[in-house]
Amino acid sequence: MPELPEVETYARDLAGVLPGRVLTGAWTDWPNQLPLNTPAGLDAGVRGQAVAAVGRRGKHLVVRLTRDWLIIHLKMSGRLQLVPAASPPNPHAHVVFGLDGGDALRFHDPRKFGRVYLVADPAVVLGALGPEPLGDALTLDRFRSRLAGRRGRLKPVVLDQTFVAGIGNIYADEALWAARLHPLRRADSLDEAEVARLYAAIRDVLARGVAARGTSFSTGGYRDLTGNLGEMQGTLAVFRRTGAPCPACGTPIARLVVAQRGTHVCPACQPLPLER
DNA sequence: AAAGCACCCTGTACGC
DNA sequence: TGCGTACAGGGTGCTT
Repeated sequence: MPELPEVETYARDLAGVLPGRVLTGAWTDWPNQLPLNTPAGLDAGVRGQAVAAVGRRGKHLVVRLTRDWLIIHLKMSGRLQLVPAASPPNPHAHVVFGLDGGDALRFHDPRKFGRVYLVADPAVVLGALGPEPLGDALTLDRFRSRLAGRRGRLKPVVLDQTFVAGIGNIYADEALWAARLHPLRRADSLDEAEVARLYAAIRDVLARGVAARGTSFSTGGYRDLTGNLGEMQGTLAVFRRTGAPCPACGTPIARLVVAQRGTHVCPACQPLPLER
């Protein structure tokens, strides 16, 4: 579930409390969530290492330890929870890190799609990611040149983590609506103004998501470290608003499937011109 | 290159 | 209430 804004919220909150803390070990009951480590290797590997810094790259939470890097991807149903070690057990916490001082960092993930990596070189996990959409390095010029080489449909390109890192299904739909671009447009069919609109819309939507501390749907969805909801769901224009009026023109929002993902558009604001 | 599909897993919402 | 079905905020790997 978590996309860039949700992971950024975890990273900022953890950056305020984890640096300097020492990991006392790691426990897991689902080794498939550790593609590069054994449970015993993770436990022994983290033990005694202090947290040097906490950040984010794309949708990955990146924890720099004294010697290694702890990288977590929450995929569809992952959440992080910082709790006292004596808290009641959580049956969906499949990886748990102990912290000196008695707290635990829990990786709660009912669907078990999420992944935890302990690596000496973060590029092993992060090396293929595209640029950060909110970073200074992604200028309009660079965005335009990256887009120019793509012949596929717009939405799959926007979701491609090697194109730009961190955009997921919610923010893709919201950005395409804000840019007034249909998700099935060919990526190389955009004119100058449309490219500029998409660039600005991606950055604006993600920045608003971060400011809102993420998007939380009713049950089972994203919660922050201490269980609080994000605020972005109240201002979504199209995502999961099928049939509801477009905030810009009142036309009912339509749902279609693009690249096997539910996709939401305003049929009036995001027309699909004839192509090919 | 790009698109389609199976797969990794479980929980929730909704129609009947 | 119970049951069946669709759907889910992600990503990889394989085949056309």
